[in-house]
Amino acid sequence: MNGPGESAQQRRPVTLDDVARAAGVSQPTASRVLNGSSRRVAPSYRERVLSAAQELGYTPNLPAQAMARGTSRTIALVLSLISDPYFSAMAAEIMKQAEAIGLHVSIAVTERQAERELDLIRELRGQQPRAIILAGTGYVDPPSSQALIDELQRYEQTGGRVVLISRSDLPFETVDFDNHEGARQLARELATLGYRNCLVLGSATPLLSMQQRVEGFVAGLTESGGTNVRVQQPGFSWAGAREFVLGLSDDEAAQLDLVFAVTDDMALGALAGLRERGLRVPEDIGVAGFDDISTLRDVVPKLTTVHVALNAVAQEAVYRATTTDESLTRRTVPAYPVIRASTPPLSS
Amino acid sequence: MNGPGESAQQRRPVTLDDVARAAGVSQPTASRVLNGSSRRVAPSYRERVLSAAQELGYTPNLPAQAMARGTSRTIALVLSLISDPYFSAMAAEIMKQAEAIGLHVSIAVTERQAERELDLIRELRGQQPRAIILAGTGYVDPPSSQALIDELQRYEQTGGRVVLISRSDLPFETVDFDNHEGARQLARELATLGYRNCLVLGSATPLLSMQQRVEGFVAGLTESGGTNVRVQQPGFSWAGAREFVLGLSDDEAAQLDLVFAVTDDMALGALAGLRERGLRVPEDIGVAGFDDISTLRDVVPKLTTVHVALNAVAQEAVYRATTTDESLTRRTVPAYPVIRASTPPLSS
DNA sequence: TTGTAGGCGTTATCAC
DNA sequence: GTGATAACGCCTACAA
Repeated sequence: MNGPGESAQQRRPVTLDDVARAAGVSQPTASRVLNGSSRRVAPSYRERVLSAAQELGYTPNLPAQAMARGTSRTIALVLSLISDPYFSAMAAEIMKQAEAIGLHVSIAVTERQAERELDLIRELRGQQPRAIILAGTGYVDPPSSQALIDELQRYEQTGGRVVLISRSDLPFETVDFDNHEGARQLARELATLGYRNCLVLGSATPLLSMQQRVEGFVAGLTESGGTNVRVQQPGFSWAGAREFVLGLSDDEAAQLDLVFAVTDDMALGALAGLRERGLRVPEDIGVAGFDDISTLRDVVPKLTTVHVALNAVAQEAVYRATTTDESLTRRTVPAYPVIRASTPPLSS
Repeated sequence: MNGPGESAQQRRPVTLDDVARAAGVSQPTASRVLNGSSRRVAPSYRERVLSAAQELGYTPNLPAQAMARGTSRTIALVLSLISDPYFSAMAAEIMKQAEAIGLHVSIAVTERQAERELDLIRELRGQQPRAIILAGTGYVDPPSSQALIDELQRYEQTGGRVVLISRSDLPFETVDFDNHEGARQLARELATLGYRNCLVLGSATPLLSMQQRVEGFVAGLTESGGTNVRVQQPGFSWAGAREFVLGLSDDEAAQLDLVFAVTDDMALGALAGLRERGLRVPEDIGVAGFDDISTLRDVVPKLTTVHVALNAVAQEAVYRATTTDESLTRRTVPAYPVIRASTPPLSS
């Protein structure tokens, strides 16, 4: 299988030089037809270069190109967790958008450790990406984030773009969805349906966007007339929500007619916990979340939530990552409630 | 905010040269202390270089390093779909493993278009990654895949590693899970529980691993004594499975006591379809899948499936992607059935 | 339109 | 131990 074919035992990748030599032209000429912009090369040369490249299986060495050009065709994406359906959906959309304009995506994951973020970004900066997109981290208290800001600003000063998604804690280009308004509208609709005694599950991790959701929900409920709202901050996860719900006293649980969690993930955890303690959803208690992740389609009852147009967010983010229009600095994508079976109208 | 600070309006990234100059040493010396391997540099110099790098915020230019060294610290990962929970879990594990040994991961997605695979790989090759990992594509008929093989072999000849996950259609290093055996064991356990009349939902897309699951399941059922098995090939998706189930006649549906789908995703689609036509799961009919994706935890009833140790697969894959031990060429990670509430013992 | 020369940031080779 | 010097593959002037 590895016999001494015509070019079998080759060791070195095919370079532009090889192509040029094979085509009998100079390196810049080959470069112009294969990778160049203004393609004014004689058709005969052009032809020869093309077929030589084809023959040899030439692929441009991207690192070399990046170095020579001073800029790469890579976008660096920083996520907190890729296995989370919310973030994987986000990543998918961003990759789709990036690919549509010929950009690669390099992904790095913080695993929800805020302190890793800085190291990660420094590493990524070394890749000389065209832009760095930070999605879905972002803490409420901006203490040690000064180092992060410095790092990102340094990156921007060298011509890189920084785009934040769903975190308004740093002074950079930001694409947000309207956490506050989405949660507020949800609360109003739920109030209309008759929900009065609500448990709001926020996040023990002080994330800004989650705080906005809590505030929006409480605001919406308050506007809709007097209600009992109790805000709690369990661990920011499925397990955290579940455990919190399991820890409620029977009295407390009995008085509730709704649990709103700041993410669908947590809402599902709450749902699981409620069921474990014998409560039926939605007959005994309603549940609502936020994000409208796709895996909700398999959950019974269908979960009421707030839908976010992730594709619009991704498109905006990539657009901002690749354009240099200084006029835009922030864009908020709408989020709107979707009432489903987990919160039917309350008859009582 | 952008005042004329000490180094505010800088335009060019900090290079090794800058660090060397600031430290008063030569470029090679700076290189040795910051990135080099054999670190025999005088402590005093070492100190100065380190603090200069710190001061200036130096980060090595990875493309430049890659070019100089002839090899990068990147692994390229090709997936068919990142938003799928199965693949995002896989990606997460691979990234974790890669990161543990200081490697970056660059992800590309075929969006399930087989023909894109070749272009994608050629592009990726240009990034000069240390290895290319292909996960979860792989068709049964290997017709046009010759071009793919050529491309990958060319890449290997230049020192790159190629690792396949869950596809045995190409002559490269492969990490597989035991699709056949996992499905076979599942079938045997279900037969023991009393299931006799089974609908098997394979994949209209001719994927090798899915075919193996079908064959394994049928084999297990056959071994367990005479049963009625009907194999069908709906579209390879949640929607495909759902639609197929909805298309069954009432007679056909009534005769079944089990639906096995080759992926959890499809099993959930079937579950949705069964419910839409008024069947209760598991009272009227059992459902089983394959993969044990994490989102199953929120599905009621809990789904019987075949568990795959993704972390073991990922670890193997990354190991093979970074080692050059020629002796190993294939490894099969076990897969084992997990019986849950969706397939209770049949009393009848 | 085409070729020559120089440079991108880093590492490797080799004298000192 | 340390510092010149020559690569790595490509691109962008510039000159022909």
